[in-house]
Amino acid sequence: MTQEAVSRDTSRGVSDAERVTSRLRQAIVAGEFAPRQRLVETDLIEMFDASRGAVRAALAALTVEGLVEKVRNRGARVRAVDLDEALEIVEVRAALESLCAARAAERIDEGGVARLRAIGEVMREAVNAGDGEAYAQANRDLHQEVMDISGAKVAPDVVKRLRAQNVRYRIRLAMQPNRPTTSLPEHLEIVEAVCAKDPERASEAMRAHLNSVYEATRDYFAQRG
Amino acid sequence: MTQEAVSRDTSRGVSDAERVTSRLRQAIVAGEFAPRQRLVETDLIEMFDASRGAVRAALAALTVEGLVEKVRNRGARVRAVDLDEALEIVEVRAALESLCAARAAERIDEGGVARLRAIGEVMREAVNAGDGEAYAQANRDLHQEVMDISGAKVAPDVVKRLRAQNVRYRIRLAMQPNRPTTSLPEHLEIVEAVCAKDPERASEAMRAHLNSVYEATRDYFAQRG
DNA sequence: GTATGCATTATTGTAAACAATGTTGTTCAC
DNA sequence: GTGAACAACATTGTTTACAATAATGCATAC
Repeated sequence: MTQEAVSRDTSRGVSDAERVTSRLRQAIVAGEFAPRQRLVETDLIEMFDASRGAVRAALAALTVEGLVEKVRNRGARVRAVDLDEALEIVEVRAALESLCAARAAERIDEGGVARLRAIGEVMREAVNAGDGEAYAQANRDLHQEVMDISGAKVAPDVVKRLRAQNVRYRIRLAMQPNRPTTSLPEHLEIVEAVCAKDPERASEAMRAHLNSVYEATRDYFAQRG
Repeated sequence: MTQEAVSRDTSRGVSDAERVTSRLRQAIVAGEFAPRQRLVETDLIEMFDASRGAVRAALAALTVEGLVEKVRNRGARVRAVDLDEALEIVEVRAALESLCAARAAERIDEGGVARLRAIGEVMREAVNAGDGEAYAQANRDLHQEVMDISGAKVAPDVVKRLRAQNVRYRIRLAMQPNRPTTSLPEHLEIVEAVCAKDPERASEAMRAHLNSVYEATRDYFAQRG
């Protein structure tokens, strides 16, 4: 095991537990495990070639993060987020990301302006080309870049954790063919407002965008679940 | 161990790991462990009469919660929150609790009005009697009750975790002798705004109160650390 | 007197065995 | 044929022992 470990990706200075936590988190967020799917320790041991201790530590960590739920003596499973909670998450994101957008508008420098405008350009092109995957990636980049520029730590951390929790709703929403018709102008307004160094406008643009996400999520999933 | 466990407080249906997590969290928040104090597993095993596995699970959970930090092969210690982060936490609380206050104003019923007004009364009396401890408790009760009435889950969870992280700043701030002169009217306005079922006013009252907490925290700790 | 290398110790990381619990399937009585 | 008791199995919870790592103190060379 020790020799084998040396040959593994990130075994340098990273414990097995952290490695398993990271990979399991990624697998859940990527949708490789369905909601409510059981996470049997033995299976995970084989899957990640790790010890039981590492697997248990990972499950404990992801339970605190809200990605996994455990029932005593019955094991762990992928936590299913229902529509009500998904909508609450969007509300919280609206409150926190609008705050970060305002801070970003106050602090942005030339490099930040260039990066944001570049993301905006990628979005335009992705929509023109009908490339949903590229648009989704640029969407992630935009939200992340705004939070990076804000210089904050606490709010982005919270947002990151919450985004992981309802990744499923976001993905399925983003797959809607004409969703960009609504969201592209909102995204571009966020870019312009932050680059204009107008905190009030930036905050409002971000809030408006996430309100739109809220409504689209609610309307789309109301029946279908 | 098994026989002994039966005689323990909450051993019914609660794993050792959960018990240790809960008690260690409480001890840290209560200030029984100083910031940056080392948390040696052996010591915690004796202190809580638990297995090493339980102690390790507890440390892992509290690390994710942000109360503990771990360094590989060097152990765990109580995480120290610096002033910048404490102020960020107050900002995030302002964003989330004002949201909850608005929701509470929309949803409150007669029972909620009675409970909020009762807390307001306790606050008035505590200030009159100069009872700082009673006032601090009522403060906690008020913020909690507003979040309970809001019916939300996500935002209150986040706030709870963040409040635990900078308990030290809150406590020392609350000990300021004439702090209630500023905060009591703010608290009473929150009560009245929520009871008046005015979401906009409630949101603004909560935001104003936490802005005041922000400024008081910044000014008081700016030099002293 | 200081610095460097080595041995010792303290502490955490990992693995494996054991115990307790819940689940499932089967048998037997009615 | 149905329901209850029971037994076999699967899975997690707990404990113990062992390995790896970093900190500490000491001896020795310069």
